[in-house]
Amino acid sequence: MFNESDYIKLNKSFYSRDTVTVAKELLGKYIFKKSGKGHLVAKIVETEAYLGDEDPACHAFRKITKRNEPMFEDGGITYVYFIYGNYYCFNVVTEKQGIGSAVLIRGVEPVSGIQSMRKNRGVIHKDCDLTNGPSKFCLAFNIDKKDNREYLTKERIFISKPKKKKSIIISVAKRIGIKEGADLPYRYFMKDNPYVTKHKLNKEILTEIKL
DNA sequence: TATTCGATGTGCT
DNA sequence: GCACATCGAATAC
Repeated sequence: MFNESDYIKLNKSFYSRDTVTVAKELLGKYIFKKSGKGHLVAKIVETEAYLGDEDPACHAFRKITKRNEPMFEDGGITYVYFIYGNYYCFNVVTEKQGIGSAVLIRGVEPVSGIQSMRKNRGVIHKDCDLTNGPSKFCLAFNIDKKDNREYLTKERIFISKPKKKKSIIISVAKRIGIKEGADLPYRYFMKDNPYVTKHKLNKEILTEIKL
């Protein structure tokens, strides 16, 4: 049974660190979204790192614009952007102010409020297709541009860690859906978790890390 | 089971 | 004008 008191909210110092470290350590953490209707909770199982001006796939690779501006803020806020005319992607901003970097949440495992997530998603064939993709997660959690530039240290959207620490195995692979920087090993997911994106790149696991 | 393709609209060149 | 950190239906095998 899910109980919020078994979890501790991550603070700003967690996010204001090296992006690759944050991307790995976000796995196994729990993302909360609170609204009048109730709480949505899910375990993060897949992430991607986007590394500022050294990473050609990163929205903040070239320069600061109106869209990517949140990425340049101090870590601990959200960066939500609109993509392919239909969808949103949710990122957690990392590093210190001035470095345009973030972690994309690619896959989560529903924990609480699952009926609301189903309703938000519409037609679903299988349970594990509910949130195994960055825009599927946004649909299930009703995340859109109103959730851009939100403080993860506040009460509306935040991420917590379980009081009981669990050891996990992380698989490292290439990122999905990009052209530039496609060979960089910046995608991380929990080994053998069914809520990770289904993709042929999952067969090309580069390394495994125990965390 | 694997691969292709259309929908959709915003931001950037 | 075109590319895009996607999804899901349609098509091919």
